[in-house]
Amino acid sequence: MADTATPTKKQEIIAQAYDAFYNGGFHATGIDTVMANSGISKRTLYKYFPSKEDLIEAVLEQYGEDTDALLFTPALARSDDPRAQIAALFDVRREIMEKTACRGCLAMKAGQEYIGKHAGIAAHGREASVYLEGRFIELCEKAGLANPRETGRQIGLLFQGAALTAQMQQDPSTFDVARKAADILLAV
Amino acid sequence: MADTATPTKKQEIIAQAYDAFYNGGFHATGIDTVMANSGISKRTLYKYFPSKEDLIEAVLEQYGEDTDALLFTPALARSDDPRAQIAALFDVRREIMEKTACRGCLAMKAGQEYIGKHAGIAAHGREASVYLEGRFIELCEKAGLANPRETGRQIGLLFQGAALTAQMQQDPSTFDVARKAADILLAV
DNA sequence: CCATAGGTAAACAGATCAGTTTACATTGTC
DNA sequence: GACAATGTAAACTGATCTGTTTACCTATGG
Repeated sequence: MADTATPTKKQEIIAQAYDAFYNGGFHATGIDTVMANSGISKRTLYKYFPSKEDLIEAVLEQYGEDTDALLFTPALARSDDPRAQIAALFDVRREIMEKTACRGCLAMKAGQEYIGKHAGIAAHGREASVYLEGRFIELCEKAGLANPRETGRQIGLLFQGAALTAQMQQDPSTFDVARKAADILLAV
Repeated sequence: MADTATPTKKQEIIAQAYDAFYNGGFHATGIDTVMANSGISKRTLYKYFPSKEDLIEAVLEQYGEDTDALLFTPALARSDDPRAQIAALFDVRREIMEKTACRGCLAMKAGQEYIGKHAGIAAHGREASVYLEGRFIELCEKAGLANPRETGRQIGLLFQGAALTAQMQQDPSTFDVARKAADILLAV
């Protein structure tokens, strides 16, 4: 009846694979590991996803939706002022890291692992990067900046650098440092 | 006689592994691939490096030295002014990308792949991140900035974000965007 | 000329990988 | 109760992985 009430088997598989790949990496995590203690048999998995790469792409699409739901939507809801919304993106990103541990951006991790190997997966990394910049550019436009395209890209670089560095150094305060830099760029 | 004249077999192995891991990733690249068309037998390889992880650590140490020789040394040589040196780091990084193709930071790539799996390798990623920030902080101190520690970290985030984004989007001009942002942060 | 050191080449072991197949259990429907 | 759909469980294939071992080659030095 309801069509989003109970999770589809397909969604269940994606959710399990999501965690497994996030924690273990893509190449390093086998299909067997994805299924371990998850109540999903290999036959069912391959029914929905003909190959590991297909599964990875589905996971990355889910990740994109999650990023909207967990990062952009809550951050933009915190204020109506685009400058404050930009700052909120750094804050929410920090909170996500503090809640869900060390992990960086899954799509870019995938992009790095599959660059030159699997076009579809690598494209997800590129698109995630472009999408993030686009959101910042959009906010810079709303803020009425002189050069929203450049400033938006710059803030995007800060954000991506912060996500990577925070993960490497296991230090969520990195996002605060980045937010202050974004404030300076917005003030010019 | 000379002790750096002819490359040691050990150095030869590292150089071959360096390229193989850079192009293929760590988990995805097998020992067999490292040796393919390289004139190095498996027996010799395992004589010098008892495990793949040992080899990876040696490669990362070499990568650190290369980064000094190919990035920091030439960039710092371009000027005596610390602000200009910071700008030069972005320029040289762009030139490196244009010369040697798409590749991002090997140490952080390794850190991402081995986080929670191999402490020694993961530590190289963390150290590379900290080292980079340290170099920028040092230059910010020389430039007489009010808060060199914070500004140095911020510029480090820009640099790391630019390296990742430039790789993802295959766009070397990303480093120019980052350099302009660094200029703004330095002018405050 | 021979011994030793250091190398290549390649077979091999055991684990694990992606993906297929066979067999069986469960469930809802007619 | 029969049937079809959907699932689990697990054996299996063939490739590939890390790492070991056996056998042979080649240079150098006494």
